[in-house]
Amino acid sequence: MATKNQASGGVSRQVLADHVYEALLVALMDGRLEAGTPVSIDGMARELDVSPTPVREALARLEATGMVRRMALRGYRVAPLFTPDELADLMDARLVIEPANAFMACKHAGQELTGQLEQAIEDLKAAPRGPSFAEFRAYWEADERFHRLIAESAANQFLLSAYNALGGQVQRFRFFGGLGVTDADFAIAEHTEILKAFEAGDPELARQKMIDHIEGVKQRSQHDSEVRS
Amino acid sequence: MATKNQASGGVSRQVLADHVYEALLVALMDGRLEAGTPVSIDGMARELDVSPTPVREALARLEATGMVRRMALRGYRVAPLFTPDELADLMDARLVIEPANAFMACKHAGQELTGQLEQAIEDLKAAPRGPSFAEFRAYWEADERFHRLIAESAANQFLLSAYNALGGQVQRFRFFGGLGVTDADFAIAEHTEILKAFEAGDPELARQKMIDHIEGVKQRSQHDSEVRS
DNA sequence: GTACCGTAGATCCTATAGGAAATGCGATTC
DNA sequence: GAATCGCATTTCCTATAGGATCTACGGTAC
Repeated sequence: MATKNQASGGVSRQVLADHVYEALLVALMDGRLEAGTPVSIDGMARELDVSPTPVREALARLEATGMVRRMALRGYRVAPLFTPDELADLMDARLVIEPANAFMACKHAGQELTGQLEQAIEDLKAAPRGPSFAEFRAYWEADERFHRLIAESAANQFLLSAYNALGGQVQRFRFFGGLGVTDADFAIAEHTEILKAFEAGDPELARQKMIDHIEGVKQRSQHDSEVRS
Repeated sequence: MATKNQASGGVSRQVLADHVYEALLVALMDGRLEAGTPVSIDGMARELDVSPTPVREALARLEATGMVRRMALRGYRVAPLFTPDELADLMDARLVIEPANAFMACKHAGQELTGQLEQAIEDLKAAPRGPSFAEFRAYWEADERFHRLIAESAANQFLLSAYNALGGQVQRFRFFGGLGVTDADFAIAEHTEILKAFEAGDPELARQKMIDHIEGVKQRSQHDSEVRS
């Protein structure tokens, strides 16, 4: 496996646990680690050519994201995929948090933010839409960036933590990874509406447009769930 | 199968990292570990008479709660106390999440839940109100239980995760730990209002009463902040 | 044929040891 | 008197080894 020692700064010494964490995350996102698969500490250590200790630390951190689950004395397993009901619950939770984020972010919004949001939308338009993980990843990254920019611009560390706690954002990636992009045109249009509200400096409108967007995602994801099953 | 050496009853082998985690949590809550204090892995291992490995794992988990912070290659430190502004942000975040929890929980509410909520209020009334940690802890426990019951009864794992992400609930304990209980009478009255809404089966009212409660907590906490400073 | 038991393998958990980096302190030099 | 260099100590990070536990498989008895 190609070594990524080129991290800037010339810091020769890096924390191995961080590399392991990244490697596991990529493996989870790429679907190499399927839902329910046990993640052996020793086995992963052999595979990544490190000792079990950093693997243990990386898994302890991953557990907080919900990507893996730990059973005492029985090791770790990849968390199961979402059921359609859980997906609906995730959208309900997003409906609680993200409109509030949009409202607050809009109050602090400036040129810089709207520019970055616009860039995220452009990237969304440019992203390929095929079903392969590599293709989907670019799309997902632009989508995630749009929402994260808003969450961060709300300037409230606790709301940001709450947003991050919806680790399902990543799970969602896994869910649709094999399905491809099905709602790109809708998402682009809805994101644009949100951006307009930001440019107009209308927090209440931004909140409403975010609600509209997530409601749309919810409905479309439920439809996709039926297709999948 | 006579042998049930697996879970609860078995004293045989508990995971050491869990004990370390608990010990650190108690030390943080009791104020033995003050804000900003570095938490040495080796030192803590010596103090608890274990090897550094389980300490490392416990700290990795604690980091996700926000109680400690990790700086790569420089170890862990106890997270700083909240400033009044941060406390206000925490209350704003609670205002986003907890009213929604109350609304949803009320829709599923039954005899069992209202009984447990009532018990939590009774415990709140009975709790001592002195400034010592031991006294305050009982009060805090009953208060936290009330809110957590509602969060869990919302029956949405993502909203529960978001609630948990406001680890500030614990930080809040630390903040007021040295100050004692100043708003017990208000809190009891407001909790009772919420309970009434649950008993009436009125989700919208429950939402509103939760808003009122947290708004009250926010105002009173800001007043306390001024006293402290 | 079914159920129970013992052994073997794999895995997890903990402890100890060693290498590397950062911090603190003191001596030297300008 | 102030800044810089060098050394020693502390601390963190990783690797390896050993003890304990759980699972799987095969054999035996009913």
